[in-house]
Amino acid sequence: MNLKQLTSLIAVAENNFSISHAAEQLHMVQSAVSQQISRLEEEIGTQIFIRKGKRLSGLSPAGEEIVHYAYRAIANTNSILEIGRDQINQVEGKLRIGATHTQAQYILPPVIKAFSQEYPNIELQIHQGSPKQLVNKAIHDEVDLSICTEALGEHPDLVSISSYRWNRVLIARPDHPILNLSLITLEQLCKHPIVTYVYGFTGREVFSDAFKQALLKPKIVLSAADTDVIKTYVRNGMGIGIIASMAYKKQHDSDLVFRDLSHLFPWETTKIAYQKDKYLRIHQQRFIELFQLTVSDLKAVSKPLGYQ
Amino acid sequence: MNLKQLTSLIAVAENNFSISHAAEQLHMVQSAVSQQISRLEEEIGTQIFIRKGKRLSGLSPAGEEIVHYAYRAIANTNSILEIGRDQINQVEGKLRIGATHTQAQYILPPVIKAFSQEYPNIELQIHQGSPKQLVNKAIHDEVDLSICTEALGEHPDLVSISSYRWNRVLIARPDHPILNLSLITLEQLCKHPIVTYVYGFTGREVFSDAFKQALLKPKIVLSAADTDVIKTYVRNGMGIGIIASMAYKKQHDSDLVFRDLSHLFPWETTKIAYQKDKYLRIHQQRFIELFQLTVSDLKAVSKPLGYQ
DNA sequence: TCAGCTTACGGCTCACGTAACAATA
DNA sequence: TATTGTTACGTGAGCCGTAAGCTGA
Repeated sequence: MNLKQLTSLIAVAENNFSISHAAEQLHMVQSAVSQQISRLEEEIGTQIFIRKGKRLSGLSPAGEEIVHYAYRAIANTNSILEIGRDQINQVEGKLRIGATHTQAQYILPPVIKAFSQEYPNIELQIHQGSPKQLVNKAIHDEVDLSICTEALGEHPDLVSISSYRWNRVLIARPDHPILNLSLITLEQLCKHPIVTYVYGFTGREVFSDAFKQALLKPKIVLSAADTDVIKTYVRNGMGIGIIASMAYKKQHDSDLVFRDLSHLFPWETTKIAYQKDKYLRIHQQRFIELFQLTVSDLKAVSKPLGYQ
Repeated sequence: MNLKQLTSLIAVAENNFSISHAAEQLHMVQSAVSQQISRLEEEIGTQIFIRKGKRLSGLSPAGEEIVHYAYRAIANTNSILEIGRDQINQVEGKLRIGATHTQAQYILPPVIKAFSQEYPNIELQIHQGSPKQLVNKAIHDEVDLSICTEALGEHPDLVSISSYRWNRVLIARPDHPILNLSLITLEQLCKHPIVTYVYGFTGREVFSDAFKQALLKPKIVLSAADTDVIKTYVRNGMGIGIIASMAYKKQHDSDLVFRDLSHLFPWETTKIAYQKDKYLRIHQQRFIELFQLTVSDLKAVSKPLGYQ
């Protein structure tokens, strides 16, 4: 067995079981990839792929497991190369961050600024996606770090670090009647049309569960992955908005009034995660440090946590 | 980079940094291994080994980390091969168990018997060692599974499964005065010479801590790694013995009297552990099952636990 | 008939082994 | 001087690419 066989295997698995596409991605010809797969299957003594005629159509049960170990083997060899790069050159390289829109827009800017001042020659990439996509990106080494609230921390192939806690705030136009209440309750919230996040993003599951447990049904008139979209529709009078506390920015959102809702919903924890077999280069470790330092300044609306 | 370079690296690291010995182990000539290392260091761009003149004398700091990832990469590729073997042949193979003397002598026999009836063609090996050695054997894939009470469960590169709980019993010659007591206390134990386990084995640390916390100092006249040695010296009248409960066997130890001491010491948990990146073949998984089933029959003296 | 995988074959790279050399205890 | 590691070089295995063959949609 050798590493090229494993990278070929992964490429084919990632390209819908198309050897041609995998070959293209690897800058090789079809036949070479085909041979790698054949040799690998011959050595292992089992079919990794399910074939319909000559065409590949999926992974066999054993193949699924094999791909898993192949990913990890490759991750480990990549780690070795990264160690080398860390020794030679401590200031060049790249940093690929996976983040949801909320993180990228409301949390990352000061971190990124501090980081790029410290490492001006490091190429920074922000990859956006849903929490589930971010987990996959981290596992498949499409990003170095993923930052979000959901889905991380559960996957066995990721190391996750708790970063900061947050809860929700209500935003509304200044003339909205709900702002006259001295105490906002879940029942009160149900009386108004609500704009908030879609399922899968920024604590939506926990949000909806809180109503369900109280046997209430909120009127969600619109949901979006993106806090900015929510704000826009609140401004347009579609209803009240319920967003993550860190997404309300006084200087830009002064036309909207906010109210803390942390007495109504469980606290959420945002985490940073990376692949278990991954060696983090010095600047990547430093980014995590800077992130933790920066979010610890958000005390007003959230509590920072230490490493798990 | 390729896998042969990594196996060469590991072989050199495991052979006291001797390229010649590593080459011998790998059935290659010195120069070939030397070249592998050179090429690897060239690609990584760093010295992995510390050299005194031409001779290798140790690992550089980066080298230490590299070796760690190399082990894991190799473990993952081995796992892939094992998956293949599982597919082809479900009844042949081998099973290498690491265990302390106590486990091998008092717990394993019925498990081994059941296992070898089920898989008569599987070669069974029992590797004995201290808990620390067993951890290393598991990490370096010298055994498939390690079974003991100490040291497992802490190491980040091992998966550990809790198996059964046990405590200690006192053994003494029938004429020993301590047997006249209705309740044995730590103070009473301190009045007599004691024979028990050495540090590092079978709960000795926890045993000694119990006395220390009570500000007592037991008279340990002899300590051994091996319950049989302890019994021999108790029989010879050197003192009372304090051993693990599962090591007292009525049929063979009828010349000694035992007393339960579980009111005096914390309970211990024996665990099974294996390397994280290791794929366990079907028969190896089955061995764990058989082990768990067998120890759950030890209820009289211990409580079985589920998977962690 | 086309898209996609496999097989056959030639060329080239690269790794192993032999052997000479260098250096350390 | 014996042991151990490096360097030089020839040979052979193995991998890539070209090209032809095969197979199902």
